Formats: sequence, structure tokens, C-alpha cells
Amino acid sequence: MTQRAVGLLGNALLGLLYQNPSSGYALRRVFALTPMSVFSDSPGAIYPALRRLAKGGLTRGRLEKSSGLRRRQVFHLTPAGIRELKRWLALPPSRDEVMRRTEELSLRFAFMDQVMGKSASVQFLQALERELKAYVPSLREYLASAGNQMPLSARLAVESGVRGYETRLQWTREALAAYEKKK
Amino acid sequence: MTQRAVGLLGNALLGLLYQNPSSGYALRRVFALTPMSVFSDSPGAIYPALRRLAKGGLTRGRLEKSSGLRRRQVFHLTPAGIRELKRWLALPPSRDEVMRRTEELSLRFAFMDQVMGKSASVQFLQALERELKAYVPSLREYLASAGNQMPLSARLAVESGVRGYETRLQWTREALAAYEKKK
DNA sequence: CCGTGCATGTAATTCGTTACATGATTCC
DNA sequence: GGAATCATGTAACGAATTACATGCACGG
Repeated sequence: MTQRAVGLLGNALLGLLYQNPSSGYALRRVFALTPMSVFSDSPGAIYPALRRLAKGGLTRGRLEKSSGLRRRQVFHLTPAGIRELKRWLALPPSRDEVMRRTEELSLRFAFMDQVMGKSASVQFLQALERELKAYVPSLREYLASAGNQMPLSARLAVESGVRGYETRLQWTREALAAYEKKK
Repeated sequence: MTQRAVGLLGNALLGLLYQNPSSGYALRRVFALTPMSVFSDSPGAIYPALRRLAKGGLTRGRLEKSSGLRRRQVFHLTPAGIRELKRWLALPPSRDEVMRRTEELSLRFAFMDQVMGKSASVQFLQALERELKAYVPSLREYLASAGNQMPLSARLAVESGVRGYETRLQWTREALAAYEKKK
């Protein structure tokens, strides 16, 4: 049982490598140049993470000598790596993630269609909608009861957070509609 | 020059202690029970952070013996602590923060009225609006150009992120209007 | 007397950040 | 020949997570 967690960065790397085997440098550029910029593109984060994945048997690197450039290693997933990626993607969105780790949920969902198929994506969205529908009202209640005694900027800051969750809830509905229309 | 950074958690603690001196336990409960739950309420995070602040001369603890409970330390800000808090709050929202560290911006803004006054809050919102107005279109462009080749769930995930920024932009306008009305 | 809440802490481990270091190639 | 880009790494440090440990007080 290789039940050790690989961390969020590790899973992000697995997801990207599933789509196409890449070098560490190519992965860094994805983090630097696309909206996946939540992750740092620093070599001190990426290369050790890639090494951990390889050491855990989840990826394997192939040394490319062909191009005239400096030796460059292209990583691809092993069967164990694919298993780990699927295990992670199959996790339903937890309450805790919905409340404080939205980034991780977005990342999981982004990979979902390709790796798990549309029906998994729909199930994920339905579960997410359920959780948000339960959470948003409790935040609104907090704001209604505690907001009056708060300074304006503090109240507005909380309001901004609540609006974020409400927007995400609205988004799940539109996303579900998009999957409906596809069929 | 005590120019060492105290970290996001450190600044959150300074802000809370400015409002009212508290024990570590009381601070933990704030993180556990209010929407400030982005921060962990684990003792392994809070107590070492409080100790760092005290060691840096930013806070001082007073041992309370009065209550029958176990000895309990109530921390309050020193003048240096207030200076550090104000220095942090005076930072304008950077592009990088707008893109990837929204939490920190929200936290700064939440404390702003009390510590820096309304005009600082308004300035902060104006700067934030400027940055968001510049950033959102570039994200929309990315989505328009790269979105077509992406799997549906990936495109929707990016869309969710963009919507978040758009919601925040809308919020800055309403927040500015709220300050206008107050005058 | 046992669980729950108040209250504070430490140790091991893991991970990210910052900064530094190296080396090849291409373009000007 | 020097800058920019491709490409990979390490070392020192800081900080969070998890898990454990302690101890008082109160209600049932």
C-alpha cells in the first residue's frame, strides 16, 4: 500500500503528466504562464516534488539525448501513478475543502473529464452544489448576526467572501446545465 | 530595523490583538468559529507564532493569575507591534496579491477601518479596482483563445476562477459606494 | 470519577521559499 | 562575446501539519 499522500502539488503534477509527459521545465512554464499560477513555478518546489513522485514509483523519467540541449528528463506516469491520480480525483468534495480549499477542488475538477469521464464530473458538481447550498446560508446568518457590530471594512470583507461562495454555487448550476446540453 | 516579515498568520494575530488583547486560546477560537477559518486553529501553529511575535518585540504577554483556571497569558501589542501592523496595512495591493493571494488582501482590508481609518480603506479599494480591471480582461482573453481546445471540465474550472475575480471587481464598486453613502 | 471545555505547549516530519549554482544553445 | 532562453539542481531556512502531552475545573 503506497498510501502516502503526495500533496496538492504532487497531484497537480500527476494530472498534467497524464495529459502529456513533460519535463520539469515544461511543467514550470505551465505554472508560470497559465491560470494554474496558484502554484509556484520555482525550481526548488518542482524538482523535489518530481523526485518524490519518481521515488514513490508514480512517475518515471526518460532521459532525452536527442536534442542538442542539456540533458532533459521527460516524465510520464506509471500505472501506480495513474491509480493514485484516479484515487484523488474520485474523492468527493468534503465540507472542509468547500470552505477553505477551493483551489484543490477546482484543480480536481479541471482534470476530471479527461481522466474520469463526464459522469464523474457531473457527480462531482452535484455534490459540490449540495455542500455549497448547505454552507452559504450559515455564512449569511453569521453576517446578519455579527455584521452589525463590525467595522464597515470588516463587514465588507466577510461580504466579499460570501459573495465568492454564492458565485461558485451559481457556477455549479451553470456547469451542470452545460453538461446537460452536451448530451 | 526589525524588517523581518512575520508572515500572514503573524499579521492576522497582530490585527486581532489590536482590537483586543487575547490569550492564545481565544485567538484559536476566532479561527475555529468565525469566517477567519482560512487559518488553522491548531496549537502547533498559533503558539509558536505568538512566541515569534513576542520574541520580535511586537507583542507582550501578561500572565493572568486571577481566574481559577490554568495560568493563561493575555497578549497585547507593543508600540513596535502597532508599527508593524500599520506598515503591513499600508502596503498597496500588488498585482501578485490580486492574482494569487486574495486571502491576504481580504484580511488587510478587514482590519483597515479600525487601524488606518476610512480614507485608507477607500484608497485601498480604488487601487484594488484598478488592478482587477486590468487583470480580468487578460484572463478572459486566455479563456477565449485557449478554452476551445480544453476539455469541458477544465474550461469550466478556469471559468469559475474568472467569475471569482469578476465578482470581486463588482464587490469593490459596491464597497466604494458604501463608503460614499456613509459620508 | 469521567467526559468536556479551558488552556498551553512540544517533537517529528514535511514542504515551500529564497537564493545560489551550473551548463548548453541561440540570437544579436 | 554577451544576453536571453532552455534546463536542472542544491542548501539553508522558515513555517505548517499531525500527533502527542499536560493540567485545571465543572457538571452529571
